[in-house]
Amino acid sequence: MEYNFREIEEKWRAQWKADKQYKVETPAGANAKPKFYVLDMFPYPSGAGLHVGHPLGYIASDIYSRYKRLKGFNVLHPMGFDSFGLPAEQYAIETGQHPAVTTEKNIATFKSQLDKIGFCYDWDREVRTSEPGYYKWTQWLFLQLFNSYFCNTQKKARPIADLVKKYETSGSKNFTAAQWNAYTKKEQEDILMKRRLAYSAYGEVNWCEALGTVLANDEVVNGVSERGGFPVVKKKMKQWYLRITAYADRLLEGLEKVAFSESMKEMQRNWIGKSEGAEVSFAVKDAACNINVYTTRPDTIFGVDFLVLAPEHELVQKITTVAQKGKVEDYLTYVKSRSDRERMAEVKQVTGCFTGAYAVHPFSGKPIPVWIAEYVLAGYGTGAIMAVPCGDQRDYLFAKHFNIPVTNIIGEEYNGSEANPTKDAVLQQSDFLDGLKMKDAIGVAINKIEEAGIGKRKVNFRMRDAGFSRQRYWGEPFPIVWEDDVAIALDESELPLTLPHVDAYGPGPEGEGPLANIKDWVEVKGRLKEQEFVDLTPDPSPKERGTMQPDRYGYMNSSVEEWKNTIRFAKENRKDPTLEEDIIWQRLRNRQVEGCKFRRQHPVAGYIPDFICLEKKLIVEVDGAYHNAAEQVKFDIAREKWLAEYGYVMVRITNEEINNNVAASIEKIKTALRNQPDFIVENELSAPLLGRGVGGEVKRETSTMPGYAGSSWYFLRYMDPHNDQTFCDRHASNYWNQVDVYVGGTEHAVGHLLYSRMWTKVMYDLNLIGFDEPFKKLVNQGMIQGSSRFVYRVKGTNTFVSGNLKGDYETDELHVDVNIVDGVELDIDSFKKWKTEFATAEFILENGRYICGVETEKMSKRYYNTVDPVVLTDKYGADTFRMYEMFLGPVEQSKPWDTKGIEGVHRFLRKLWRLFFDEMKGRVWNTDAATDAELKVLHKTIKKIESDTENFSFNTAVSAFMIAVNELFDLKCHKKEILEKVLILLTPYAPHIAEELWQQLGNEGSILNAVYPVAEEKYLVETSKEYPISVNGKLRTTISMDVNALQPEVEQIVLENDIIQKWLEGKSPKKIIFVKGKMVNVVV
RNA sequence: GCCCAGGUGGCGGAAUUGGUAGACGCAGCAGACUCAAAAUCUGCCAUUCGCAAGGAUGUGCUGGUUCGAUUCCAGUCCUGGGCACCA
Repeated sequence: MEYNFREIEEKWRAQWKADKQYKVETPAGANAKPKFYVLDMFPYPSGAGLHVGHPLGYIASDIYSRYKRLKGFNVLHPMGFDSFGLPAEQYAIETGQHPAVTTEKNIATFKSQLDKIGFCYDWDREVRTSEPGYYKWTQWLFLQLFNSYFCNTQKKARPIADLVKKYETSGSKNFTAAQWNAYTKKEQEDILMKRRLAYSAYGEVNWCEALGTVLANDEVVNGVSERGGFPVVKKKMKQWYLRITAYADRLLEGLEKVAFSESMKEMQRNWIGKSEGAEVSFAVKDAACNINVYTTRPDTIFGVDFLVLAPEHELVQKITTVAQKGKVEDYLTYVKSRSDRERMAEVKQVTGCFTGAYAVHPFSGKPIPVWIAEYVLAGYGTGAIMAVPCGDQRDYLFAKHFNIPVTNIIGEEYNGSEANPTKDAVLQQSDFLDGLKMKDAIGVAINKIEEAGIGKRKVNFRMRDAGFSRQRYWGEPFPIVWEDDVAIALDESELPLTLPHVDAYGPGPEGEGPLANIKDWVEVKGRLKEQEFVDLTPDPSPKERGTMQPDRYGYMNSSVEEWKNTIRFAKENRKDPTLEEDIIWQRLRNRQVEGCKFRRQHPVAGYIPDFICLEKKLIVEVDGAYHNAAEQVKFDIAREKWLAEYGYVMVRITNEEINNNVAASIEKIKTALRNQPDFIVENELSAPLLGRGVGGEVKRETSTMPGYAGSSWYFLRYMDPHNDQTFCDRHASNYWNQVDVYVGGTEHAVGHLLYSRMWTKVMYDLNLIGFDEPFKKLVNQGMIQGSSRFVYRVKGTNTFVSGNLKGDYETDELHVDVNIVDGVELDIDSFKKWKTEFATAEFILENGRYICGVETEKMSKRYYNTVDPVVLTDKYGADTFRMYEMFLGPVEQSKPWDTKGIEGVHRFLRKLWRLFFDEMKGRVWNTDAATDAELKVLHKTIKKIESDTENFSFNTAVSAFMIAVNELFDLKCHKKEILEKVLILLTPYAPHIAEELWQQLGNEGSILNAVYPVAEEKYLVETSKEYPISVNGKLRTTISMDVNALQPEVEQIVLENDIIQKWLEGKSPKKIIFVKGKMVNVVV
């Protein structure tokens, strides 16, 4: 019986699927199994599909998940897609294909590739950020951020309504309650906007006039656009931001309680960049203004030789002298053309411009020139610095470049040719700080500054608020409308605000996103004018309304209050359907009829119909007996007429009809649907926006959210992926709680990880979830690099010379597809077929073979060095592939891919198979009792595999499996008692072969649910130890001694040894170092 | 420029807290089985001197600490990842 991996793997994958082995349930009761949540970083489904680099982390997390399952945990290990993003949109711009279409296709490819590797995902829990059912909740969470502020006393997020209440009753530092109440709506909103956690403000973007669009940093190369090479300038534009800076301190503190690598924490700390220092005010000579600078080194205040403002600083225009005006303008134009990336890359080039103005030193009164320079950024600190050239290298270079005299305040510590940033020097020429060590002077200086009233102690953060809008199409639309420049949130009931269809993906007229081009969408439709209000106040439903005021529950609404009531009714109705309504709903939901989407109790045009299909403008009403009452008939007629004005058709079905014949009722709906034309743009038809805001023009926000919107909270959605009542049920989030192990690359160290940590903290503050750190432990995964192969074409010919002979010719180096190279040997036939130009190629061989050149590069299609995992799973099977990926090296390290080595792992699995079955003899396994030697091998292996798996040291675990199989082979051990335990250990790594052999051994039930074996120390006891013996630290021999031997005994044995005698050359040892169980070193 | 990580045979890598450097696998070489191939098995395989026994050198480089350093410290070079020139 052979190891037929193709048959085995296919069989078990089908079986596991049929048995729903990967189905994950959230237990309802309290006596549930302990949970374990393993998550991979959200993949973006790129068009190129998976290459062997991608699954590295997925395999690692899959092994860990399966291991935890064997250890008795209820494991959640989901997968889904971060499916909004720029590449799909770029592709749409190039090809005209809708991103939704290409994304769908890409995901299908990804999933089919993933499935061949045998992951234990519960695909029923898959989420995709670009689906309305998902982004409804991204929008909803955005609204929570929008409707919250950071309370500085409680250090947490609170509803903005609380702040409003406070302003209304007791005002604030800047205004009284009376003043607040007298402000216009717009004035109030402007004040609130400065506190909201999601807020809108002006920010600078990379603007490319020629393309009429905003560009990302990496689309700008050398100050021009990557596409087309057009000039790019800075432009102010209204943007959305998340107030992540409010959480800076808590993000820092939170690092203490998570298991991230120290380097990862360090990166986050550096990014947040908390610094303590002082803000100092410098008066400007001949101008009625002050320049505030932020400094971490107030001790150097007497070494200030000039001030530097960021070119964008608001005082620049005010203080520039007439004489310098021209130069400053020129410099500002230059700075505007510089991208952030460029400013970063070219540090050696010093640029700047004198403003002509002088500031006054607050202590010495000395005049200090004020410059502007691009090395000072507007967004950090106060956007102005005091330059101390003798202590700061950048300031020093600036001073030298512009010939500004340098004041030395640290005496001999400054050598005149470079700055010395020490804190240990003793200060000189520093007035009241003279003679103090700089470190100690910091506090003294701050106190003096505060005393003199010229500044104050200040904590600063390097981190800035996170830009949250993109002038793009393929992202979540903001649930925001603008009314006279005031941002108004949509109501929860209006979510999701779906992304409308567009025909072109070009930018809007002012560089806004493509959505700005859809006039019908931007200009919100259906807004009712006052004269259209109709006064009909019938009872909305036959049900009791309890505490509601009878005069307020009209179907027709005109005020915010009444609108909210409508929404409330709708929700209530939805929760509590009549029997007949429910029968119909079960037949209509999920597009069962004519593929049309129905909603129930969904407000439209001021009413709450029982069921509505927006795309067909069809309403279905289920009528109870009360509809026969004269009053009600009058109302029904009026309502029908009103809705008809909006193009709605109504189908009425009585309870009786439904109870007699459901099918006939559905048929009635079907017929009505067929008679209606399609109305495609759903948003236009959804509930009208009624009388909110300030009463002006209403326009939708046209930018969309960035990639990290959907990925900041996705780990919660997996816990409860289909819930349409809330983003994640509290019971589910309480049970699954934090992600226990999060696997992903370091490239997300500061972006995604900080954002999702912030969102989690906000959700925690608002009591939406019960924990404030999303990821308990982080495992970083390295990248797999490509190993490129080259062929050498003799210049001007179609002849290729083998790698080692290329020195004799003048050649061109060409990338060749690694898939047609075996190791380094080119498959010449495949090469000829690869490209038509090579069909007639000639070859100069060495020893009859063509040897390719090798280089390690990024794995990318353009280098022809990508390897499709499916090619390998087809050839060797998923089990081999999984183990080989792990065998390559530590997960967290980057390493080049080399397909060649996979043979070794495949051989190992075949060898394992031969412990059970022989090609000739058939079954060789038996039920004999195991020997001590065999038990030792087994228990040594259990111990090693368990600890390696716990530590994510999968490469050494694979080695340990190989060693175990080799040793069992040497022992000729074919015993079930031993082998079945090894199979359980192997299950996380190679589940298919483990399951097959498990069944062959006659075991009941799937091995996926087996119990992990326990290593017993009694089998591992050693009696003797081969000690290495060194003389003067150099190994000279080894001697086998009893493990319990003590120093005197050991010394005697060692000194009697011939080899050691020889090396002692008759001298007596000075000292003998003996470490029990380790080594012996004789010092002469 | 700043932050983080990593440099060990021909290759991927191993080495518990400082204690036998090179486990395991690939590639290579030699051999067994075979008409042959595949598959499988056995042996060798850091460099260097030596017939051998054995010796010397060796974990990017230069130093240091230590009886002993791939491991700890200082400096330096190179490679990869990230970035918002962060005062």
